[in-house]
Amino acid sequence: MELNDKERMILDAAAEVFADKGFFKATVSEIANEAGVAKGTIYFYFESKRDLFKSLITSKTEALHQGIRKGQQKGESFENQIKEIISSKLKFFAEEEGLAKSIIYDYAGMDEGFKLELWELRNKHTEKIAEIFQKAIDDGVLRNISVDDTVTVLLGTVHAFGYKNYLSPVEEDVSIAETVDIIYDLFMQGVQK
Amino acid sequence: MELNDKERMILDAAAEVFADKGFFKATVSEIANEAGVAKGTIYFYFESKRDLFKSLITSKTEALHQGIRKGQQKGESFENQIKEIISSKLKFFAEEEGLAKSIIYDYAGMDEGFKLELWELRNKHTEKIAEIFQKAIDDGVLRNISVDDTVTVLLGTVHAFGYKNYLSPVEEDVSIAETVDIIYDLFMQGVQK
Amino acid sequence: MELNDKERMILDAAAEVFADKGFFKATVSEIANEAGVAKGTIYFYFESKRDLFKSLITSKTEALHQGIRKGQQKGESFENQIKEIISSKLKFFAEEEGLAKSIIYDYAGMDEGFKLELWELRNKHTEKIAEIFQKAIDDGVLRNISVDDTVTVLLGTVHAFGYKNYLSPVEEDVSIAETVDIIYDLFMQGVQK
Amino acid sequence: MELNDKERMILDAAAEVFADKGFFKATVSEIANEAGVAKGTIYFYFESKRDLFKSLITSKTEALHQGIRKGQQKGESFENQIKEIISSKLKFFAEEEGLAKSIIYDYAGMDEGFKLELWELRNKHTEKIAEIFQKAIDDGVLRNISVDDTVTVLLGTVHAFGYKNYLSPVEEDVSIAETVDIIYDLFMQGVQK
DNA sequence: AATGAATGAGTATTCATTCAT
DNA sequence: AATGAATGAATACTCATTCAT
Repeated sequence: MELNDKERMILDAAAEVFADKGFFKATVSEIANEAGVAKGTIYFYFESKRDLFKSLITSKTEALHQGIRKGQQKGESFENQIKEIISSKLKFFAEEEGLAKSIIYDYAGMDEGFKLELWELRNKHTEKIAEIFQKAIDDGVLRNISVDDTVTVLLGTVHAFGYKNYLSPVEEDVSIAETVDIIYDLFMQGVQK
Repeated sequence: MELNDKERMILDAAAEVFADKGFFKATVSEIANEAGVAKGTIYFYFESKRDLFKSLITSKTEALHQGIRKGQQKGESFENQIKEIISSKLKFFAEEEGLAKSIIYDYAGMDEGFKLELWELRNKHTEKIAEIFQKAIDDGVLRNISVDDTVTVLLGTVHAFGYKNYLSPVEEDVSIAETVDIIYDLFMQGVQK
Repeated sequence: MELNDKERMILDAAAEVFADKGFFKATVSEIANEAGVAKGTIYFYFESKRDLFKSLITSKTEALHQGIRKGQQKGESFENQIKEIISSKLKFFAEEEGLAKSIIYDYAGMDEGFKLELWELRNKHTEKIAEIFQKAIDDGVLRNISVDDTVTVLLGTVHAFGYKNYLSPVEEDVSIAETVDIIYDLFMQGVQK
Repeated sequence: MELNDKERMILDAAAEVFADKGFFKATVSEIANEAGVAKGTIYFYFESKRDLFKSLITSKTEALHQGIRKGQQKGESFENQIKEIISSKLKFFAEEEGLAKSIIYDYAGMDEGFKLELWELRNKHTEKIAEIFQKAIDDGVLRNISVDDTVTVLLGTVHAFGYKNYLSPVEEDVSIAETVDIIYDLFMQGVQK
């Protein structure tokens, strides 16, 4: 997955345009313009508009997941690891707002094969998170719940906060650190007295 | 919001086609075909493809929210009320799979005005849920957490399970009742020992 | 050519809409709206949109020509007769500006048969004018020129002034009486010293 | 206003089709066919059907006006200059019959901005003609009439003859040279004995 | 006589993709 | 490697006209 300069320029331009317009309303012409190359050049490096979008999503998603995995390998405390995960994902929402939208919303237009690829990409890091949980259960930090469901709860919650704070049509502007603490608390303690 | 027969037929057809193809890949011709009317008839009842989509989403979302509100007015126990909410939303995911996708994914292509409408529609029922939580806090059933954040956690969690079980590219086929219990437990207790 | 009330209402509405939009951009719906009748009603009285336009033009053109013929039968002086003709036509331009435009410009869209009808209508009154000229030649008032060409010059000149003063994209607002005198003078004397 | 080959081909095809059908009944497809290019190619060179029409009219009108201006710069006699002007315009009617119709009739459908452009184009050469008249007045060749009105009379007369001889639904086939003499005589002498 | 819901042929325009240079 | 002119399939939308009521 080595990218040369031209590819990088095109991908950066694509990120901007897709983020702004979404997959279907973005045009290859505009991406080419933005990248400062001719339309044909895009087709030299990418098979199609869809392929370009895929490459973009894959690269961004990988970056996101990489960020998430960071905390996991450092032998940090459970709390720090989970907070790092929450934080990475919220940051992604906050920093790449438009692109996050584009990934979320235009996903529908993609073919099954690509969806599966993304699903597997997602699985790879949910499994990592699951491992963290499993270890916490074994260590007696967490009660004996399904690690799989636990991952779902955590990511769902983070997603909901990310959406609410950074993607909703109404601005909310809440600090990430604050949100991390709120999520962590609710996630750990539940809501019951 | 009285709908006559023709409008109902068109809206049903639209639900099917939008669910299958998403907003951008659905064509007005196909919807007309599916509805058994001429293309022009669609434009007699709806201003545009977008207007048709909006009407569809609005009607479906209202139905969903109505379902959610049901449990709230019956003076049921807190547990039953929450479980009813979780259940309604999961049912919507399960039963209207394609449409749920379409609503989620094509949302991006909509104009700000429409997004705001939907957002307000959403707020109306999150407020209802918030009231349930507030009462539970007052009754000493829940600890003293932000009701707003609590709604976010609950809906995020339900969404994540709904997505994972009913919208993901990999079939999971988990029963709704079971999922409701899992969500309720994790939501209430958290994951900590 | 007896017109009942409904036909009159429709024709009046058509005059307004065609004047405003021109034949091609006017819609039958708008005419029906303007007339306060249902679309179908128009088709009860007129065969088609084109037929409606034809009827309108015919009626307006007849009115115009009638006005022109007036002066001719009164045994008035040559000067008064000619000035009456010039005046009638200028008045039509001034008073029915939009309609005059519509008649002039949308003429192209009409079929040959209708054009011939209009041409003959036009001929009927050019012949009347020609008779006036012929008499003036016989009386020694005009020099011995082709009456046919003379009609062409007169109508062309009037048309040019009418267009310039009342239909051009730039407002000119010159009084009709004044214009009549200018035209009559130039027409009679020519420009040579 | 440099036109490359493709643009020239498209414009020629457009001239033919617009002349034949008029603006509203002409289709872009037919123009593309006639030009031997794909529909998309037209949109590569022209923004829209309307833009194509504008470009066509502008180019043809400029050609017409150029012809008219010819005689003016040669230091010819007054008579020759005027006859050249009459002749150019009649030739345009005779040679570009359909296009002249299209310009005249579809003018109504154009937007105000474009009408003004054409009006100014027209003014540019009426001013030239006015100068010729002014000089003739100063030289004592013409009597002291309004040069502006004189231009109107001349162009109106030429237009009426052009229309009658070359655009009317009835063929007249009169030679241009002959018509020029008739117009010049009537224009100069008037009709009065 | 009058209505207005229903029709569907007709058309401008867009844009991903190709390919000769 | 890079260009950008050329392509043409694809599609939303309009509106004159019909006809059952």
